[in-house]
Amino acid sequence: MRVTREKVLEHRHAILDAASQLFRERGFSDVGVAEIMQASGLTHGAFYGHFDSKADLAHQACRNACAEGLARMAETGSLGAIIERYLSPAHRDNAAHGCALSALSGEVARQSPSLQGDYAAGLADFIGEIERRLEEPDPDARRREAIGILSTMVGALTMARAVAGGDAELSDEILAAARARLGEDAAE
Amino acid sequence: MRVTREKVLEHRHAILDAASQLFRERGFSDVGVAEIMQASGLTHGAFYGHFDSKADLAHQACRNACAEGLARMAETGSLGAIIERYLSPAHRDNAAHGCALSALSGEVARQSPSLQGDYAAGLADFIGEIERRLEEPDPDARRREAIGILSTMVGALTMARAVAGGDAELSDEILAAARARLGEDAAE
DNA sequence: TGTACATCAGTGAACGCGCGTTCACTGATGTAC
DNA sequence: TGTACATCAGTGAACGCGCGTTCACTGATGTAC
Repeated sequence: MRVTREKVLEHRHAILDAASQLFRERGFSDVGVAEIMQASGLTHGAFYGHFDSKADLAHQACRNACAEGLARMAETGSLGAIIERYLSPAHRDNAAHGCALSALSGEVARQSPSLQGDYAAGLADFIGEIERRLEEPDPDARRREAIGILSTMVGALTMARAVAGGDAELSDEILAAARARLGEDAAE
Repeated sequence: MRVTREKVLEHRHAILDAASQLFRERGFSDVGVAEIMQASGLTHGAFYGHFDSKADLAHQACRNACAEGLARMAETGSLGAIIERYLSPAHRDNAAHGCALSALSGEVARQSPSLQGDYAAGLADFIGEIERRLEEPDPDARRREAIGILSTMVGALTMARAVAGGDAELSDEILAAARARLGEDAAE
């Protein structure tokens, strides 16, 4: 059943959004094409009219999720506010709508170079966004500081998520410790 | 063909070691039982004589890999030396024999609670090992500092691995920036 | 504007494939005498 | 110590299942007149 051109675009966006969320929540290899299509309100057969392959979708979903996270970060004011939100229990418990850098980090290393390139570009944008909020005058030192801050944010969130089901107290403690540590940077 | 009791133990260790390495290198879901058994020099059918299921193996391999990493850390002297090795390109490029906390972090969140418990225990041990090397007198502040340092280590290594195939220069830069940032803590 | 037809997005059955897991069988090991 | 037999670790074919992907078909859309 043919649909309007408008609907085609809507469907494409629905697939991309569903994939972007499911991939962040459960990873590339644990989410199937059929499940993504069902979440999009379509049947699996329609998938290949929109994307070349699952890898192609992963590639585009990664870009999508990175851009979304960057926009959210850009509209948040201070570095302190960014850190507080990033390292909140709410963000830990909602990977589907959270930062792609953390959610996909582990798996990206095993994906195609083009996807790794997208991830790297997204990561560079994040670094830039943090840098812009630092007062360190030396550009090299400022960039190093931004990378260090992002490393702490991603590491803490990833570990907090990993132990959330096994030791909830430790999970909260990791977030709190990282917030405390980064408070110094944010208060510059 | 029955084998000696000694051989049985050898085989069990071979499976556990192969799994521990392959899981760290490629993750739980991208490595199959057949591949692990082949790497162990056995056929897939023998697997269930040693382990209840793939999940059971994952659980034990995680413990194994965590303990191995902890031992390596314990025998390394200063915090500075630990950090230098952890954030080296060599460690980034050899996940199979590297730290399980980084290699498995992304996937652990989606595994069984018992595996998450093991991971949490391993993580707690790592935190303790770092804490022991800090000079901060206040116990709470010392623990927070240790968690912050570990977060930075894990985050930087994970991101460096994620972009290694897409932007090698950025990958090196991330490791260098994290080393520089943690140098202050290590020089305490 | 209305009609006739070509286009093509979506459907759902089917494909080959590799997965985790099971099982009848083999033959060397361990044990009882 | 030597023999006879029970045990059981490992083998490899087979299982059902879900995966990514393909394709003949459907029927509403878009277009040409």
